[in-house]
Amino acid sequence: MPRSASQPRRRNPRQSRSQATCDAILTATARVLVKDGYDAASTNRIAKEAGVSIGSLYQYFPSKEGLVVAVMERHRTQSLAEFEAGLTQLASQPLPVALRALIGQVIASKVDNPRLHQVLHELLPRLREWGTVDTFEQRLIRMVRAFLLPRAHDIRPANLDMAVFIMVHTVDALCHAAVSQRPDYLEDDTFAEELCALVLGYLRPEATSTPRRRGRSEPRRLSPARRQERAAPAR
Amino acid sequence: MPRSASQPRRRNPRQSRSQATCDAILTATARVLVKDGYDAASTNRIAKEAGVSIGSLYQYFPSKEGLVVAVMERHRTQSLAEFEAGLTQLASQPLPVALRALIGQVIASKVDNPRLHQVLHELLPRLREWGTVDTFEQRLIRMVRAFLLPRAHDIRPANLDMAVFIMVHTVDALCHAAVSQRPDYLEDDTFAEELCALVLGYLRPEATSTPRRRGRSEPRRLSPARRQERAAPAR
DNA sequence: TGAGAACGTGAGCGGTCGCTCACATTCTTA
DNA sequence: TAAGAATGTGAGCGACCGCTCACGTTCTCA
Repeated sequence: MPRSASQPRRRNPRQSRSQATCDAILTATARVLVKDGYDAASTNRIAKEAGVSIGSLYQYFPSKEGLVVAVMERHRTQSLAEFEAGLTQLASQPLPVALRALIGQVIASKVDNPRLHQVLHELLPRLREWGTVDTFEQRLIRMVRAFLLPRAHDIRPANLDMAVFIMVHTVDALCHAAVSQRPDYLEDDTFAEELCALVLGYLRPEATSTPRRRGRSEPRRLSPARRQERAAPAR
Repeated sequence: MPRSASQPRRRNPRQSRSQATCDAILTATARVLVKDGYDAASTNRIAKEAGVSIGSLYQYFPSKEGLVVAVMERHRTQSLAEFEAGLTQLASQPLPVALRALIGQVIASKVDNPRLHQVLHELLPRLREWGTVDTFEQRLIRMVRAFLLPRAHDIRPANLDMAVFIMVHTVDALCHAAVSQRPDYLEDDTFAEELCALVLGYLRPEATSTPRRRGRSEPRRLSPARRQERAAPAR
């Protein structure tokens, strides 16, 4: 049984020399993961690719799992920061405009090095098995929730938490599906437009053929007072 | 290097005794996968769980990969058959009714043994790595496409293939996300309703605030004549 | 400048895993 | 009922993998 991935480092690099070693190991790991996948990526192979000895690798990373977790964290931190930047920048825009820009941004972030995104995405379930709680996804969900909260009265879904869950997973999953099965879609503006239509159509209050007036029935629409009740706990 | 998973069986069972052995191995594999995951599921362990010797296992399955592929095929064949039955039965229903029923059916299929669905779903990328083309997904996509084709003029998306890709992956991914992260959603009718709203909102022609008349702009709507042009090849 | 801390090295240990093969047992069939 | 086909057995092989540890090398700083 390999040791837990939870303690992130075995020894902190103090000199710049060792910091460079750490970086080399991390980027080499990403490179080997991209080239061979997780199973074929042995730690000896990663060390060789990084140009360091296997011993050095285990000076800074507690296990193969810990190493992969570190790569994941570096990658997700960066992605999340980019996303947050986009989100705050677009906060005052109308929803369709902001959404279109955000989806374009998400797709663009995968277009550069799609294979790494793919490998890391497919590694996520294993991270969960290793007990690494996915803080990043929680932060992402909180960010989207905060973005949507001021607009809560203009959108259809009564349960905001569920709506955010659905939106985040929809966009993420479709981007990943495109990366691994239809790379051509990533370059196709139609795909981004359709993703946008999907999410907007989900948020848009129901349109009935009778214009403006309330249609035949909107049984699932709740008053603001009841909204809180239905909402799931913050988790 | 393990041998390829493509040749499905090493030897065909001729007597009922060996057929029972095969079945025992397959169900034991599913059980061990559920209990321990793919990595910890050694072939010796599976054989022990099935109550047969490791030699017998390799009489009927060419490799660990081949064994997992067989489990996957058995499972997907059954799921696909159920889905197809629902699809043909609902073919004449109006779209919202049919869609709601289908989504309910998909969710219900995961509710029974969710962990197996989860494990197999997370194993899909590896199947692709092993060169097992996912015929089942292609068949699923063709089925949904055929279901949607007669209604193509009532729905918004111009590129039917892309729409089917988006719908199938959306529903699948959200069900899987619920299975592995929010099992409570699977029992919650609201979740099914929201999934339905998501897909219907995607297919529904755009409603603008100005009723009935064309709104400010619908630049991306194509005439039926141009539809064919934009549609992706059959793949 | 030298002592000790930080950093780097790689042979190899302990263990597991996928899989084989020589052989035993059970069934079919003429 | 006997011969041979089908089926079942499990010790163990070869390969690889994660990881350690005893030992060099380079840096820091009093």
